Amino acid sequence: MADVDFFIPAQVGRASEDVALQIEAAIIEGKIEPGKNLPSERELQGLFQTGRGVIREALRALKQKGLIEVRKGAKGGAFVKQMEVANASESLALFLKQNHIPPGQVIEFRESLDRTITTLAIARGTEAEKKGLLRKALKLEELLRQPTQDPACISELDRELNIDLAMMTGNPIFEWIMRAIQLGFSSYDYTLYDDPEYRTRTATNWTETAREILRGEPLRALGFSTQHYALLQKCIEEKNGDLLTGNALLEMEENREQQTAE
Amino acid sequence: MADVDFFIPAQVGRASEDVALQIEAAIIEGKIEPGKNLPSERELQGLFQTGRGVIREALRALKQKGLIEVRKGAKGGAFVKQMEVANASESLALFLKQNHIPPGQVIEFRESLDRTITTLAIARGTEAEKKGLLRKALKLEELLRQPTQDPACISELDRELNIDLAMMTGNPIFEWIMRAIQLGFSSYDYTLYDDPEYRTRTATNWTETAREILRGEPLRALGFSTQHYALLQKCIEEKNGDLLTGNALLEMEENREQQTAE
DNA sequence: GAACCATAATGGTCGTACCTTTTTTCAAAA
DNA sequence: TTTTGAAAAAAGGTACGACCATTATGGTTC
Repeated sequence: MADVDFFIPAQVGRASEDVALQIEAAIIEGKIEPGKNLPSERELQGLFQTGRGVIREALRALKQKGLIEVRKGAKGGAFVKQMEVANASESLALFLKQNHIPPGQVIEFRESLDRTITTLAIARGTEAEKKGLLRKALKLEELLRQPTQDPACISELDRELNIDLAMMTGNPIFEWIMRAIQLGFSSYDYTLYDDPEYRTRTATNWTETAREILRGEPLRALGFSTQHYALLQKCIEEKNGDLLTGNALLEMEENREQQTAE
Repeated sequence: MADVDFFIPAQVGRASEDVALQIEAAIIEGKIEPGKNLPSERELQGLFQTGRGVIREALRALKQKGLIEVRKGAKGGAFVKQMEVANASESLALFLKQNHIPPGQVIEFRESLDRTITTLAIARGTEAEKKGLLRKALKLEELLRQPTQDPACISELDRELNIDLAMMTGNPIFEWIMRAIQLGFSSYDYTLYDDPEYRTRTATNWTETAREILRGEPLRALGFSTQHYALLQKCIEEKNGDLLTGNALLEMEENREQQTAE
């Protein structure tokens, strides 16, 4: 167990938040390393001079945040977890769901992100990485030619391609964001891969993109990427036809004019 | 209070998670509308056939997720909240914080993000929003001319400008990520604002950018934005001079050649 | 009508007892 | 000596009951 001596008694009225903040700060600042565990609930109770319920509530909040993992039994306790991007994704997904964010906006974001990533990947990716990307793209096409098509496997490969590309930027932030968006978006796009046309065109687009990346042609690569997203956008619109019909577009335009006139 | 009759007693062993899941499901499915409140803790205790501590732990987790808000006193209780983007950002920010990233990479990401956001903001922001942006930028310059400069206040205004710009894209995902980045890496910025040159040039860059946005000149706006980030990059490099000296650059280049040769 | 106080509703805290799960220990059996 | 298995210990999970703090409401008094 980690030796701790930097916790101070909590104020009443919001004790559990106080406790949670102190522990969180300790974790963020690295005073407790990932893998180590906090003192037991009963010990923390003593350290914070408070009831055990307060401690438990605080730990629950931290667990929810993904900062700790709680195991029971002897040698159990609260273990500091190396945070995974999945937590952030879950939170994003929840937000997207509750606020009814249309898929089109998610796609828009993905496209913009992808353009930057592609450019950087061309500039910084090693020859080996670029070849690997092309190989994986070809494998995707290969998979699609087979009679038994497993949609889960295909979409997984698509995801991997995106991640690989993001990693080639050499900047982990792109990878994380890509992961977060994919996880958050996954609730939407399962159905997409049911469409055979979408599947095949996605694959060919990937190989074309990978080829241009290998050749070091940013503009051509971006062109294929753009095509891909345009297709994605179109498929989504067809699925829920309520979006962006001609009339809706005109209405939006009128609203804009009104706003501008103010 | 919302009438509920769809909660079933919780299983032991992980009762609080069970409870949290049931309540979360009820909220997501819209069985309880935003603004309404859940039954009181003591009533839920009865509905779920469990102890009050279990209920409280479950509510803590939901509160942490941003799904509910808890008010005390008479007519208090757990109120269903419309989830805000800020909440989702916090989660990503936490992740970014735990994985410390060199400032240069953060800046690179921010710059790429900013370019997209600026382009979209010009296309979609209303006239009023654009004027508001310019006003706020001018206010920032104004603040800097005063003798008593409050760094906290200034960096806060800078943050607001970034958020405002992100909101003008009309796509909440940009706002999500902008907030997350700012929360996650705010620690870097604080020290930057100590440098008077950086402060003033940041402000003038903002007004120039805002002006070009208002005039609808994407390329010119992006130009100022680029300048800003170049300055930022330079300041950071000066602070920790270990980055990108001439020799380091040459070394990197040699490494690249080695890798490519493999 | 305004200020004030009593009351009730509700979340927040504390303490204790007991249950369940997991690890460790240690002694009996093979 | 090794294996096995029961008991003990450590830790989280649950239940209950009491009390505190905060807030809204309604009645009382001036």
